[in-house]
Amino acid sequence: MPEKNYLFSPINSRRAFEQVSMNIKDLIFQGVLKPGDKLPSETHLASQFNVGRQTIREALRLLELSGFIVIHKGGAGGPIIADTVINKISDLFLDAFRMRNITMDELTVARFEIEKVILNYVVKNATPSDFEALRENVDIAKSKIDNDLLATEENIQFHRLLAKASKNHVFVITLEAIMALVGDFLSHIGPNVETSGNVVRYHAAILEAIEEKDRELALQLLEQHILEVRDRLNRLVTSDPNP
Amino acid sequence: MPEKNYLFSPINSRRAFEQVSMNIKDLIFQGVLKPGDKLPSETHLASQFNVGRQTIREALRLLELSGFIVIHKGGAGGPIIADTVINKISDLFLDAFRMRNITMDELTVARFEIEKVILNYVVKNATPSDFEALRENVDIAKSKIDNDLLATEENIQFHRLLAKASKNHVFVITLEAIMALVGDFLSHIGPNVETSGNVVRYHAAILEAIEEKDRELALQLLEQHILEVRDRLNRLVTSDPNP
DNA sequence: TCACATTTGTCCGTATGTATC
DNA sequence: AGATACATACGGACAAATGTG
Repeated sequence: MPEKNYLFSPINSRRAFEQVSMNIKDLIFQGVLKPGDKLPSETHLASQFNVGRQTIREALRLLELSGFIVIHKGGAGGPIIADTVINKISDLFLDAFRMRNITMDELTVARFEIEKVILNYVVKNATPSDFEALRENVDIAKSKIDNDLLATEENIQFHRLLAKASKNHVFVITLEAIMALVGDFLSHIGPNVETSGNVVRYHAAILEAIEEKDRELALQLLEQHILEVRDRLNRLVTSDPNP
Repeated sequence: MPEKNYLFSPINSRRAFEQVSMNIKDLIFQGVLKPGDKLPSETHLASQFNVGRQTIREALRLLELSGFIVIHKGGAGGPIIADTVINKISDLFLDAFRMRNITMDELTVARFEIEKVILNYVVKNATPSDFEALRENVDIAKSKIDNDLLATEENIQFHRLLAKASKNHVFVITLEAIMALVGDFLSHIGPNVETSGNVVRYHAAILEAIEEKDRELALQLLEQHILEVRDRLNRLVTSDPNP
């Protein structure tokens, strides 16, 4: 039986799941809910907000895609407060790039310029733990190459770690999206151990230059490195009949 | 015992609404679906994908929040393909600010560095039509100021036009998201005609320097301009009582 | 190892509000 | 103004996943 719970129709034209989502988001902003905290189950949330489970689910979709919660299935599962908004921004950047049909040349130019900027801030702001992470990355990549294994994942991670060491989240987000695209292109090439090892050597040299605060050398090595990657990618693109 | 495997994510754990969302997104990337196109209604989508309406609704929530579709209620309503991903990026940027993951200083630094890079490419790549658009923008802004009107929209548009004139979509998208955020912050300050006019004068000077290919002067003016805006925004943030 | 309870994932039926024709 | 088409929302039901006893 249809029941109207209130005498006056609400001024609020916003949808119910949006209100629920905003409500929970505000609790996070206010610090009432912190990363790691467990939210009630969908059925409990439904009864507490006095809405149906479908409404709760759609609200959770928004929070999940925005990076405010992660959801685990099963017995002790449920929604858990997270703090991955920045990662979701990178995901959306990637979508925007794909939507605009970015060309390989645009991507390389942008990547080159942004990494140059990042490098300057790395020289200024990098902490010992940053160097440690970069060193570990290079070491793992080296050992993989020595065992005739590809180090593609580590090689992309190297640039992410560089961005992190710049201590600027905007750079991190931007480069994360760019490197995702680069990785996407690279996965279409058959990457071989030889070029992968070449990349690792460049990374090792760049790291060394940074540690010695030799900004000019680091920039020069980065330029050579990125241009080599561009040439490889260009050979792929030129064999692609797309306009 | 529970085996936590963080290296590989299970293939079959992808949820149905995610598959539907990805499916539609791919159609957009491939150009099969273009902005303005109308998607079938929820019930039709449900039968075409052979899933329930709830699954379709959650998929639409993802696409909506990502900026790929807008949804209209009522008779001739339904989901319509859109292209507002960039706006959603700046929305998430705002969330990241509220989570205190990104500071105003980081944003200003990133904006400054990226615009400096952009300016170099503008000097190299700008076409006469770019100069025309920039000139028109400044003229409109000037006339507004002369009539004691705010030129906020034009002043933000100026930077978008600059990015466009660099002929690199990656720069365009990145700066677009950042400027949307800057505009959002500026709207919270009481913008007055005086500062707005000051901004217009800077833009006019920058444009003149670019047209005369005076890269150094343009960069110098841009730096002064952005630092002034930063100071205004900083006064907003420091007066914000949030913890 | 084997149930068992909990929770998410999904489907269906139904009702309501709303915008268009 | 009425009919139609659509999103929005509720409730019930069952399957699948997952941790616990």
